[in-house]
Amino acid sequence: MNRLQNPVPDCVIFFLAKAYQKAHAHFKKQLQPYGLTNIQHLVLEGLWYEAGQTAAELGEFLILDKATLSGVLDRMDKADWIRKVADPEDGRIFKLYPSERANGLKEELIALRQRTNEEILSPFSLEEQVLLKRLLKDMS
Amino acid sequence: MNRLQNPVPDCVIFFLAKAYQKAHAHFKKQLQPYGLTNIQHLVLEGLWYEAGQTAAELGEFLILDKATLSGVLDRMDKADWIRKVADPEDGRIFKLYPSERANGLKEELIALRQRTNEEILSPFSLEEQVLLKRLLKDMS
DNA sequence: AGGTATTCGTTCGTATACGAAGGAGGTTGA
DNA sequence: TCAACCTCCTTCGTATACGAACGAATACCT
Repeated sequence: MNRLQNPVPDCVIFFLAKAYQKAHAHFKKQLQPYGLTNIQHLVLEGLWYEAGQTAAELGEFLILDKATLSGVLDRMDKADWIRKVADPEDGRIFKLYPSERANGLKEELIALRQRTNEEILSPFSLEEQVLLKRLLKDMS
Repeated sequence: MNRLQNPVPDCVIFFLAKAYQKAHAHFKKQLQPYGLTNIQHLVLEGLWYEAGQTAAELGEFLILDKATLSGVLDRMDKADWIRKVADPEDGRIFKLYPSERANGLKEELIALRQRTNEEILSPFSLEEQVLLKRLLKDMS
C-alpha cells in the first residue's frame, strides 16, 4: 500500500502531531494506575521543581494557558494532589503546593517519567536522542 | 533565571508537547481566515489524497480516533466542507467527499500548508530539517 | 438458515486546549 | 483620594481527544 507510506506528504506538522500523540498516549498508560493525567503529572513536576508558585507563574513555567490550568488545578485540589493556599498579602493569588500524598509518590513518579522518556527514545542512538531533543527545544 | 533554562529537565515528552503546541498554534492562526480548524484541514487533505474514503478508513489513514472523527465530520458536513454519501451496498457506511467549496480552495490550502511547514522549519538547516522529519516519523 | 461475532458510526463522560469576557483585588498617577 | 488601569483567576463556548458502551448492519460459521 503506497498510501500508508506517504500520508499527507512530508508534513512536519503531521509528523509532530503523531509523534506527540503516540508519546502522550504511552505516558498516559503509565500514569493510569495512579489516577493521574499527563498534565496533572506535569503540574506536580512543576511544583516539585518549585513549590509555592502561583497559578500564573506555573502557567508561564509550563507554558499552559491560564484557562486550561484553572480547571486542572481545581480537579487536582479536589483529588488531593495539590493544596491551594490563599495569599494574605494579595487577595487575587493563591500559592500552590503538592499534597502530602503527592510528595509520598514523588520519587516513584519522577522515576516513572524518566523510564518513560527512555522507552520513547529507545529506538534511537544516543547521538540521535540528543539531536532530537535539541531540535524540539529549538522549535518552541 | 536559571528556572527557564531547565523546565522539567531533559524531558522529551515535554519538548515534544511544546513543539507541537507551538506548531499547532501557528498553523491554527494561518487557517483562521478560512474558518477551518487544524483537524478539519487535515481531513480535507486526506480526502484530496483519496476521495470516497469511509470514516473508518480516513481515521486509520490520519490516525484519528473514530469518536473524535465523528464529531469533526459532522461539523464539516454542516459547514459545507465535505459531503457524507450513504453507501447503497453497506448500510453502516458513508463515503466522504470534499465539497465544491472545499475543492475551490484546494490549491490555496495546500500551498498554505506547504508555506507553514517551511516557516516552522525555517530555523533549521536543510540537513536538520530532513533529520527532524525522519526522527519524528520514526517515533510514531 | 440462524445464531454468533465483527464492523461501523454515534453518543456519553471526562479532560485538555484556548479565545474572550468578567469580576475581584491592586497599583498608579494626577 | 479616586478614577483608570492592570493583574489574577474563573467562567463560557467551542473543538479536539479518547475510552466505553450502544444500536444497526454485515460477515462468518456450522
